[in-house]
Amino acid sequence: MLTIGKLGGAAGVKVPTIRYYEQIGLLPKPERSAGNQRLYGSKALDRLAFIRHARALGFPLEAIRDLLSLSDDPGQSCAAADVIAKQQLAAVKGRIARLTALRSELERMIAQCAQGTIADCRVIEVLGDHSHCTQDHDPGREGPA
Amino acid sequence: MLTIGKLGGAAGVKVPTIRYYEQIGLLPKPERSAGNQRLYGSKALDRLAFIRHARALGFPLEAIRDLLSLSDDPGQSCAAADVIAKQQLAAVKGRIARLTALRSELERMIAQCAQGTIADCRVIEVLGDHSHCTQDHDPGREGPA
DNA sequence: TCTAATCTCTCTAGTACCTATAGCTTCAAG
DNA sequence: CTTGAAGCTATAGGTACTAGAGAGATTAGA
Repeated sequence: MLTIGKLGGAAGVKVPTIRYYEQIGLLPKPERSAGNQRLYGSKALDRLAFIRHARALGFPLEAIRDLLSLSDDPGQSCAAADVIAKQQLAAVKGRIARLTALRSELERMIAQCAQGTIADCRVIEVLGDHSHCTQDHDPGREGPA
Repeated sequence: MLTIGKLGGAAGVKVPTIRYYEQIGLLPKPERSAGNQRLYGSKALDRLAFIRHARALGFPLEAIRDLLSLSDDPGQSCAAADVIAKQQLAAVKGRIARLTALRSELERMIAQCAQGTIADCRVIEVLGDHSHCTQDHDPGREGPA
């Protein structure tokens, strides 16, 4: 049996994150020791590793919740899992496309900077006037850096 | 003078977002009409357009705050703005690299799916076992889809 | 002029996915 | 037996908004 710290170490997930996953119902409530500490078996480790890997591939927690319930049901068709994975792939492709457009716009902007004063700074000017841009690098939220 | 709705329409920013920007001090508090409604001039429109454009290029609000205070000070050196833009470019490049790795991993995973049952589903299996992966598509938070 | 539709106001809470803090208890090693 | 690490709960914070409630303001048309 693993304590939460060992489990986290084995799966590469931080301890508060494990407690968070339990809180939102992604991990089942584990046994407790006499002193009220969580104790995990190897099934919990598998499940957590699955979650971590899916997160590393960018799947949102809700998609992971669905994938987990599919994997709990081995007789079911694979199609649903396939759909989720394809949605994720599409999301990733979309983000790459947007970021690539941003990258070229930023590169253009920076290349034009003559290192003078703000008054004739291209960076500031380009930001202030969208018509300087070649592309419609517009919509869609970008995640944090 | 523009009402908040007109301003939002002109700049392409939603009304609650404008109020939010005011709340966090990114936009100055505007005049009010007799009926307590916000009234904006063209300077506010410029500033809001600047913010929107910088957001579209993925700059975080804190970076935009810095860029705005630079642009309020036209005699200053352009170097600081250049640094901020280069940081943003580096962040964008990093995200593209990570997403590109994710994309190939997802493509590989999906290509292997034989559309059988969950029991032999490659998607589920690959997620459950990182050793199936070629790359270390690991770290770094990804933003929402 | 009245009314109905639209806009605006403030305030609070919720989204995604954790991370950090505070103040406490339990456990393992020396 | 003591000390320090690891565990516990609960709450708040971060990013950049978005949604909703309930009330007041403004405008267009009849």
